[in-house]
Amino acid sequence: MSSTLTIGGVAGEAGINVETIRFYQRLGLLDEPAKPSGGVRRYGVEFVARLRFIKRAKQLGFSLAEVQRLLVLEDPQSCGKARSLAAEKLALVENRIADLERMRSVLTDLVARCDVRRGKVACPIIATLTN
Amino acid sequence: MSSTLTIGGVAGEAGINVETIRFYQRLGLLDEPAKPSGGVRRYGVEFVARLRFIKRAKQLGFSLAEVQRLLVLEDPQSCGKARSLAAEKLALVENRIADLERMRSVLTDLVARCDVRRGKVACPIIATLTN
DNA sequence: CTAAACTCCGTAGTAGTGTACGGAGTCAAG
DNA sequence: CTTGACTCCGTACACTACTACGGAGTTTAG
Repeated sequence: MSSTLTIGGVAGEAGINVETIRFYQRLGLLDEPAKPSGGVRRYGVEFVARLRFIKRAKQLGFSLAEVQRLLVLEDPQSCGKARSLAAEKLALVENRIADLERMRSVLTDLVARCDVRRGKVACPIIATLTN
Repeated sequence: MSSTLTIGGVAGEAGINVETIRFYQRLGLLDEPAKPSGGVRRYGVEFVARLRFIKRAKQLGFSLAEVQRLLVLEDPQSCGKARSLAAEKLALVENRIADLERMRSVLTDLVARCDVRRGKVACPIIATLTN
């Protein structure tokens, strides 16, 4: 792995703030390459990939703590462990989908009723939230 | 409106922490009844209703800032605004569901492939994440 | 009337997720 | 070899949504 990028390069590639990368390093989500004494750390492309992974996972609503657990899957000795973590995350994702679908149905309903109420009583959204 | 409840009574009725009510009051989400000099504030049942409103809105994914905007819309003329807030939130929820469904399919696939690989190469989950 | 429980109010702390700042060192182009 | 951009590192600040604490005043059950 040719480690050629500086932290700024990595940040640019991944579309993530330099400070955020340092923050993730402090959290232990990312490791820091050794620093050549009196020099600047260099990063390889796999680092960028990892950042993109974190970014995607976050967009899906995983907390940084959950992302950290996902990243443990990279440990090459533990396929079984990886499998069960993946399964666990899958269950989590499915729960989240179910939650969001409930929310969706309530919101859809609210909006629809709002569209039909014409000339009647108070706003059904407000009414629903109030009752 | 018979204002008979103390803050603790309201909290109990609504299932919300007293400190949280004070917090909401500081945010301006709820108003504080006048304090009879040298006495204790009293709250009416409409206060409980309002707290329930906040609670539901939060369950639908509205932030406190958004809830505040919703609360201003008690005026029946502003149903349109409430509708568009709800519609906006709905769109957000739907995007999120789509994202999670993509994630679900990836995870399902990973777990399935992990179950079949037996005796072959490296763990497919690790391989996929490291790509 | 007393003692426990509760209210009031300000302040402070927590967890999560970053972002900003400042001084010193380092790199890369001209 | 200078200059400007970037890195390093620690610390501080920001924002959301609470939660806790402490001391003084108030209410209420017995």
